[in-house]
Amino acid sequence: MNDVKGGLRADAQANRDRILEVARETLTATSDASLNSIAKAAGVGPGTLYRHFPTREALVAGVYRKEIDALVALAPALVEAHPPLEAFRLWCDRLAHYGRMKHALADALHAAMTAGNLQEGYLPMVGAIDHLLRACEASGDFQPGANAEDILLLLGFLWRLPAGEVGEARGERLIELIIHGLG
Amino acid sequence: MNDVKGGLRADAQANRDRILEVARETLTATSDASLNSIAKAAGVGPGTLYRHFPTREALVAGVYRKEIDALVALAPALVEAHPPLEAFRLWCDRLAHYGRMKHALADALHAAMTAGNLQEGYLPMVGAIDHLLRACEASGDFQPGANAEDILLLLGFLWRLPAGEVGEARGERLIELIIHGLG
DNA sequence: ACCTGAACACCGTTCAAGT
DNA sequence: ACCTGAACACCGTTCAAGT
Repeated sequence: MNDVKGGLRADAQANRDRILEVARETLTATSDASLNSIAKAAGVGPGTLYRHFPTREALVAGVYRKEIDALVALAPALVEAHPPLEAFRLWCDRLAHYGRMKHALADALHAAMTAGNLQEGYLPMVGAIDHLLRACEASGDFQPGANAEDILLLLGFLWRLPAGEVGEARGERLIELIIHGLG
Repeated sequence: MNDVKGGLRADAQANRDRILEVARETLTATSDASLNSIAKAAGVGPGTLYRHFPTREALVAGVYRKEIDALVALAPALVEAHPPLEAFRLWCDRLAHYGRMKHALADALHAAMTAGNLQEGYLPMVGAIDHLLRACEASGDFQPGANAEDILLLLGFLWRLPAGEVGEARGERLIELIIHGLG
């Protein structure tokens, strides 16, 4: 659905790209900007935006696609380059920091979780966490049996941190608490 | 602001009560019901609802007022009646279960937290948790230094549990994990 | 095959006019 | 002192008409 190389006509593809670009800028500034205003800013009719992204979630997911992919790909890389527990910590830090539309992403992920349908971006995310968890279990840092979906749910607090203090002491304190709980 | 015994005229008080009653029913069924529809269902003009509850948050807080108060009052009672760790567990369970408008309440609490202003209901909530934490520290179940605001933030996952499984194994698993992390 | 943009029903919010 | 309800600007969404 987010195929960049899909069979889209050239103009459609251009519109899609422009919409995503404008959406990123706009939603970063004001995470509850209206879809119509994004369409107008992108120079397309509302119907066009709606065709490409039938729902607000779909638009947010589209914007985040690359960052989510990067985050997912990062997990195995970290495990190879660092001791498992260190890898887990680093991944959590990255999760906490990337982007400023965190709230919108959190909602999208939550919707994907509660909807029960395995929406794009969610399953790989769980997979990434699972990868880290198993590494930490193998090294003996975590007790076996932890569920990746559970941990993603728990890590959701990262997006509810007051705006100013992302990555500050508070987030790290709570990540440490979760790690301690897993040990 | 939520004074029931305040200087409200009789008709105003009656309107207020009816609005809260209708809001509870409506929001329990559909947590994103429009304010106008609530006003209409309560038989008042939109302006009247707006006067009593200038914001959606205010309305949600109004509905939850009593339950929040009960939750806050429960903390010391539990500490007196049970061993501290048990009290903490029971309070978390209660937090997870009460009401079905959890999502709306979560948003209101979150708004209160991020706004930084000590909105009604939030501070007492933190106080209740603090009471439990200190008891658990005194008994040696928890290590000292845990921050009540942090723990409320972490417990926020309870409201993002998929609809069906409140109070199910998953919630308890994660509460246990937090407890273990605090130990 | 894709886009435009008017149109629809609705939203939150305000405010003159009533009692 | 409080309420009503019309009004405003806007929202998400649809769909005929265009190219």
